[in-house]
Amino acid sequence: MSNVAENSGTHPAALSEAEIVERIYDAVIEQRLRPGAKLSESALCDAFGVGRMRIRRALLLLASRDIVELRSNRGAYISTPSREQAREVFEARRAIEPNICRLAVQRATAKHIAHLETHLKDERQAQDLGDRRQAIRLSGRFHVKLAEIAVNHVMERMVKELVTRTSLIIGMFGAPGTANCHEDEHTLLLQAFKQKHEEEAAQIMVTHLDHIEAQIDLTSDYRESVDLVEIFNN
Amino acid sequence: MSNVAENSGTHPAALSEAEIVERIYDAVIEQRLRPGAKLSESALCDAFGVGRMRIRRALLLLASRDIVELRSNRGAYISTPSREQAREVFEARRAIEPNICRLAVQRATAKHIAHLETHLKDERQAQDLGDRRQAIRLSGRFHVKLAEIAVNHVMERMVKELVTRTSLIIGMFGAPGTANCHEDEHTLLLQAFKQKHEEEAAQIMVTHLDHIEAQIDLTSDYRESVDLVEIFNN
DNA sequence: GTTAACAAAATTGTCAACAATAAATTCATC
DNA sequence: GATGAATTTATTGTTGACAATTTTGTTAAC
Repeated sequence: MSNVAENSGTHPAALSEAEIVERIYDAVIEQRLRPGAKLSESALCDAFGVGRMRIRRALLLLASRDIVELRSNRGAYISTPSREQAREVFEARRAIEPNICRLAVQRATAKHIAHLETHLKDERQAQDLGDRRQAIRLSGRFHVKLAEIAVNHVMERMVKELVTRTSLIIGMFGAPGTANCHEDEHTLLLQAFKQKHEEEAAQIMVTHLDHIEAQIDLTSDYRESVDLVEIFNN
Repeated sequence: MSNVAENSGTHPAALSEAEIVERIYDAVIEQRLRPGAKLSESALCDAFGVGRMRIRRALLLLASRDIVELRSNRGAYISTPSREQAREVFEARRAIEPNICRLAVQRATAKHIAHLETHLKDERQAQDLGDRRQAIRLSGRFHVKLAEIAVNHVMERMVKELVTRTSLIIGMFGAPGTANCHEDEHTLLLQAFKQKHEEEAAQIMVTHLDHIEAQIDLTSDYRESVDLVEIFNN
């Protein structure tokens, strides 16, 4: 009984659609849900133990964030981003995240710094232990945490969406073992935070994002045969 | 029979939730819907001629963008942004829109420039004619069009959301007559576009956003007494 | 053996009735 | 006459059944 208050006597404490969305976000980030995966309503109902309506609302929210694609009368599928969309996502990240860095450096207290330090330690540990899922999730969370420190909920939501979509992009175009982030660059960022160097932090972030994008630019198409039509029709 | 294809023979061509969302966005931007306004489901059903389910989905999408606030068992209300949220919105705009400017300048064709020129002419005309709604809508659309020229759908969505929320912020904290934008600054921007000066365009945008924010910072609380509880409860 | 039409199954989309919660009105009491 | 409790009304939240569409599987014809 660590995670959720399961059905252990009293009410199962039905998950809200926001929580379901969050859970699917996580699954996508950890690449347990890959591009093209079908999300059937009944399966999700069983998985989360909620009614169909709740699921449909969650899927609508995910679709409005381009994490899920809703095909009329055919169901919901995890999005399969195109190269064009990948470009757009990285452009957006380069526009937003350096600025988040600047704000975060301004507003980071000693407590925040210590928190980031712990986070990085966990990241390294997961990496060393070969716990790929945990490593991926933590490296994604790092970017979101910067937005938290910047105290900007709008941007936090945006980063969450962009980080999740990046995971899909890597799933589509990255080599199978590709990590989402180089954790040493996160370490560099933390150093800039400690010294309160706004511009340096922003610059490191740009480089960091460039590296992630380069990783997927070079290696071509590693996606599985999900969209057979698109693959064989040209 | 100017506005909607009313039930005049064949199918009324039921609006999708995306279209309903768009219509409410527009109404908010034009300040026909003001902060705190109640959006009752039955009223919306009548207004758009669709079933309750469609409306509920549209409201959920609007709530996920912080345009609407869903109070449990009490209904949907147009959001009443706080000063804190206003700060976050402007921070986000300053982070994103200058970068959109840079990309848009890079990618603007002669056609795009001509299109912006026409748009600005319409803006000025609406201003001169005293057509406030049209003026507000067009000045908001201008910012979205830059994202269109930059060819980035993610950022376009973000700007659309942020522009709409800005209208709410002005409705809350701006003096009654306050315009959303100084259209002369839009003109300045267009000049930078013509000369393909990326950095200058970006800089003008920053100044432009600063001006809009300054307008709401100085003038304090002009909001109507919608949330009586909040006003008298402390 | 292959293709086309047809039938069956499964899944999604929609609607309408019902339950639950909050607001408004009425009534009784102080 | 004013305050507080109880009832009524209205609005939202949820569930279930039904309709529409797509997909799968089968059969028949070429």
